[in-house]
Amino acid sequence: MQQPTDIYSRLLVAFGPQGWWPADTPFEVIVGAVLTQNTNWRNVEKAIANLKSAGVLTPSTLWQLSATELAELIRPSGYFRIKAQRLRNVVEYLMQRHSGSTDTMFSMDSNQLRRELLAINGVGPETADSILLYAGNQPHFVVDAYTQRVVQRHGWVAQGATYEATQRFFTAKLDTDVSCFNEFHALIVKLAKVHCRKAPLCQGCPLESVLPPEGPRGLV
DNA sequence: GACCAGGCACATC
DNA sequence: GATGTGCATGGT
Repeated sequence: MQQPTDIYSRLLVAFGPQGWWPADTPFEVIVGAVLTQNTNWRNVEKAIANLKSAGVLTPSTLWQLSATELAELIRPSGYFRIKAQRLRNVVEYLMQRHSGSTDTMFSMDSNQLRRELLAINGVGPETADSILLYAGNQPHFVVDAYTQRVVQRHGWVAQGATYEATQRFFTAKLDTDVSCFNEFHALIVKLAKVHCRKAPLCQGCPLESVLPPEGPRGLV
């Protein structure tokens, strides 16, 4: 039976490093992590470009905006009213708990930070772990819907396994390596994009042995 | 025009 | 505890 380390190697050879997360600052990663919730990354890029143009892509400048002003800037990313409030919740935490410094925030114990992030309205496990891994370089494996499908179809975790159960599986099977965690999640997203249900697996595809058995929602 | 995209909170049962 | 629903834009 294939192991996560085998799959990781195959994906890395097939696709190469994905270079996540595309951002200039840790704060930009944090903003992107909220904006990308259930949203295509292309639309997130437009919203982030708006924030950059407006000169508000820092904790202190973003904090000056009203929810309405912020919502208008992030409109292209969808769910703009609720995301504006979620972003404000995160920035409020950053300003009040860490004086607006991401360096200060990431200097604390990452497990404690994760608990505090999860207590923010608008930050669930995937967003929290994305912030920890991609903004803070902390070894927290990010589990998304694709990852759940892959690991459940391989039988690595039970059907209906929780986020934390799947995360524990990867954490137990892989070396604690930020770059591996970083690339693995990004490669699974890449795999999902390449082998979507509109582009079924080609014959002799080098990734054939990577993919789990096809299920009702497609290959990945 | 349907379906999907790098989720989460909340209501209801 | 499990399931359903609202949130909303832009690309395919």
